[in-house]
Amino acid sequence: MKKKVTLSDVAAHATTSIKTASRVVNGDENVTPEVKVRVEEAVEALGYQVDLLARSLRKGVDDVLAVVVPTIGDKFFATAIEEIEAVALDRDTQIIIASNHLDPAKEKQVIRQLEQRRVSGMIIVPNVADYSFMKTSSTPTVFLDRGPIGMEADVVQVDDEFGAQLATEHLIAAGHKNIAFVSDDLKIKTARLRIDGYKAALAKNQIAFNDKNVFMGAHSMDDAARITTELLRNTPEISAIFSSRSTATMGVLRTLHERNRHDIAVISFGDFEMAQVVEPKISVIDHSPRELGRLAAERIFAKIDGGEFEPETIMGNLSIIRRGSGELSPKEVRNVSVG
Amino acid sequence: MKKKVTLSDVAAHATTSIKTASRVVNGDENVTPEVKVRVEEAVEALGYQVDLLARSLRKGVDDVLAVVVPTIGDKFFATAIEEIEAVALDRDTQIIIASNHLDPAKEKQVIRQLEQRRVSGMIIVPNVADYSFMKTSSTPTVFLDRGPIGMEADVVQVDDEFGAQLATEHLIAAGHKNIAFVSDDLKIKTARLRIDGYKAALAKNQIAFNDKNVFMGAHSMDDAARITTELLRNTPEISAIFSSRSTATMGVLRTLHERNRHDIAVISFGDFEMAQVVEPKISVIDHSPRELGRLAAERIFAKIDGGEFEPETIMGNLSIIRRGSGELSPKEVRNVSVG
DNA sequence: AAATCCCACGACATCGTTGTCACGACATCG
DNA sequence: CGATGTCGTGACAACGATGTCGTGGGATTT
Repeated sequence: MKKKVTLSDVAAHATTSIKTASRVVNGDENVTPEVKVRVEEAVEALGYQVDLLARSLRKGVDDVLAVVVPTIGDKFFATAIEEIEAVALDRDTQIIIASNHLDPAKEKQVIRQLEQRRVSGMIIVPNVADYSFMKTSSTPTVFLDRGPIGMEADVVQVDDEFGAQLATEHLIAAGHKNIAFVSDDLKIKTARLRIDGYKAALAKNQIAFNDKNVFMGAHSMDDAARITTELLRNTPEISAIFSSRSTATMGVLRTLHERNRHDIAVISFGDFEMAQVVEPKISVIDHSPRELGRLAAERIFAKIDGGEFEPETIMGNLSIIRRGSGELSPKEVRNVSVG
Repeated sequence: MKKKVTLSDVAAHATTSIKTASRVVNGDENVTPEVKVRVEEAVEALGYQVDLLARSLRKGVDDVLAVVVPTIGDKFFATAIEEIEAVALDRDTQIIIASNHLDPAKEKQVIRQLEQRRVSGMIIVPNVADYSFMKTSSTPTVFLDRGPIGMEADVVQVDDEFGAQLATEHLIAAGHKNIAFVSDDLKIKTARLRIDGYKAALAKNQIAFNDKNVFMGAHSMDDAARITTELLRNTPEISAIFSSRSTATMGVLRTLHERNRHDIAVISFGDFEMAQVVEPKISVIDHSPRELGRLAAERIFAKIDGGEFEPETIMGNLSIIRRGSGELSPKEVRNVSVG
């Protein structure tokens, strides 16, 4: 275990002062070339590396961006993070990623800890927690995918309600009337907005909303698969499923596939990698995690660089990708599968 | 922008010394209950939060675990990270995730920066870089999924060569002789070991290795899809594909599906979520990212806690999940698809 | 009752860096 | 030629926390 090399060592080796060594290391121009060379040689000889902790303490902030997500195993968040990291890379800023473990208490604790670390900014995908405790926070923050409960803030998201309406209408247009809504948890804002869109589409088409067609709890692919099994058993009149999250969609498809229920139309809020490979191909509401990640990253860096903004909601693009699902009427679908 | 509340403020508010305030905050028992209460009230009243930067500077290490991966978009790594984080959570340790962006220069820089941050440990999925520069590092490190080039170190991985041999023999047993090998980059150790296993299986079955059956460059799903297109065009005699990474497998399947080439058998090194949903179902060599992540996390924390170990290679479990792919002989498969 | 010990507490130094300021040397200006 | 400005440099304090060590008073020991 070698001892730590400090600026003081470098200064001694270069027979100059700590401060001057610091100047050289930080590229200060006001240093005699000769001295500069001596310091650089010393740095090289001793293998000096700046201590980022000390620097950050002195500076008052740590040059690091924190990203808090429910789980990085979800491809959507993982991709958003990739994009955030790409933006951060251009500024040589590292990223701390923390997950809130779907636990409001943990979530609060995690965010507190990041503040204590004096991260220069945070991008947060809020879970169910009440965020009013962050009102007094002095750390620049941008929320991603959905807004926080309990405070005004910058949010980068898509128009969930509109997207959900689009999806539902796509199924209705194909003649479906008994459409299941599958999602994770109505405590999560995104889920609430999407069910609102679903209801709006039904209402617009004079279809009565039926509580029995709503299936919550699809947090993971496995959850969704289980829920779909129940759905098939308990609500046989359903002819189409609107899955409001891509992770859930994969579970839905697994069950439908296992049971050979290719007569059920599916549309997904959120694209996923294998969407083009499964049969029947399914249509999706596409919202790019890359775009959202980029927008959030740009916003947060603008704030870090001192921009003062009013809290604002930034909407990402959203479109429907028609791949065929639900474009047959329920009857036709049934015929196809029976024939 | 509120001013930062420090221990000094707390001490003043509680009319005691900074040091005593520190004791209370850190749960030191040797404090009069009365004083303790006063300090706790002050903490509450002022909303004091420890400054982790200052603490870490003083302590000499930052209580944070760093994880370096090629990309978190890859489900395999994302899942491993999830598990690492779960272990870290039990110790209230946060994790920093950095990706090396598939760039050896960046990778070195990223690792340097993490050292400068005095992270308490690192778990690294090495890319192609030469790691000899880390020999002198004093940060505890464990490598994941594959070992580094240029130094001895702790590695948590699976027996890639054996797994690849298993996969290839599975296809051979079904009668395939012209088996393509699809992977990312032979500079990456995992890829080398897997092609070795592939060759070993061929040799064992007196099948000549053919360079033309090796297809590299499948870094992403899109890459793999493109490569598969070329493969179908240029090497029509191939009847089966061994995809050595699950990300690549998804691309392979996309192309096969688009072209309706259900006559080609596929086996994948690495399971993936939709494996049970695609038709025909494909068999996989399963190695659990969770298991590897857990083993690596446990190892790194043992080292952080002061354990001195000889560099060791820890092998995770590996098994073949037969889902049907390649279990028909090439001729039978052809019949099925034609009929 | 004297000697010893323990304990609560605080002053101070320290971690490694950078901001502030002052100082001396030399250049520039009127 | 004296006054002012610029520049390289270094001493020192500060960021906010904790480790070390000393102090004084009460409890314990003999």
